[in-house]
Amino acid sequence: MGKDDASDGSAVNGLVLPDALQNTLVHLLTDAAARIEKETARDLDMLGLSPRQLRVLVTIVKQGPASQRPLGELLGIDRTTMVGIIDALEKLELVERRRDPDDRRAWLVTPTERGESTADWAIKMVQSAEARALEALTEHQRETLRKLLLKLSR
Amino acid sequence: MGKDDASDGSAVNGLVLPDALQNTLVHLLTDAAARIEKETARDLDMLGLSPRQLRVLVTIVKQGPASQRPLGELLGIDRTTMVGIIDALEKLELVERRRDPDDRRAWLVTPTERGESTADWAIKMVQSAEARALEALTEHQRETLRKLLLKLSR
DNA sequence: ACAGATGATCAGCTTAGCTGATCATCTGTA
DNA sequence: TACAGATGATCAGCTAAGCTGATCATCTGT
Repeated sequence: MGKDDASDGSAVNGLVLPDALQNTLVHLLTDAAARIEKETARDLDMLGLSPRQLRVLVTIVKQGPASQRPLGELLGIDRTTMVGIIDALEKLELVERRRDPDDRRAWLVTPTERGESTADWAIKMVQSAEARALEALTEHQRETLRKLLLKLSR
Repeated sequence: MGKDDASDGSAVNGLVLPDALQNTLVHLLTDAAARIEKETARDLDMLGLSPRQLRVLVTIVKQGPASQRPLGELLGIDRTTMVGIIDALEKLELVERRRDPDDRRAWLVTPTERGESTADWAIKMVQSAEARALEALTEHQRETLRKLLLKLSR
């Protein structure tokens, strides 16, 4: 293989992504993630949810009601940003703000029934989007990929 | 193992990322990418470069001078955004705008000597940041990871 | 009982990126 | 050769996302 040559795919006007970029782990990782996100974009759009909003919804569906600040800390979302996210989820009737009986400053963000079924649906949707994005790999390779990434994240 | 239980690490206020999020490929991929980017952040900051600006610089250093629009198309950067990126690189004396002798509308964005050495330095910097971020894996596992991701990106 | 911490919210700032307009120049067609 | 339409670069101004700092209510420890 040549150094930085134009052997493959995405050439624009004779320009090609140099190996020094194309072969970085960062690039490969973000590129793969972007592919998967693209697969889920249409469905999320249909739900009227951003990936972030979905993450919040799934978390309270799976972990139970929580107040906004710990939720934000867990998911890396600023406290002030969280306000708008919960507003949006509430408007879609996926969650409700209930007063925390033990702390009257706090809200317990609680999933509605619709919120629960939406979360379950979305989880399956994401899984099948991932499966589509990973078609190039065998089942065994997918497992390997997952294991390696999991090992990294500890 | 329990369903979505609090067996491991990053618990915040009793809350844990549910498996349904933590085990998605998207999450693992973006998380790994974020780790690496964090490793490079300080150095990039010292250079006064954003990841994006560095990508532009590396591309013209490795691929030779190019005009802004094709460069943008290659890297997924809007034509109007590219103006500011080149402005910034020019101010740092890493690139120069030279008139394209064959098309007097266009600039040939050309690396300076400092631009070339900066790009080379940055490439090594990114590689060592990646190495650090991948310490948890053996050399063989890193190669496997890279191969799997490369296969995905075709 | 009170000082200081904490949860939620809001106004307003910053930033990244984009749309649409403008000007210069190029290219294909007649 | 002339001219219509395409293309490169740039700018002003818009939008959306996220954050800072302030405010208010409430909690907690002493």
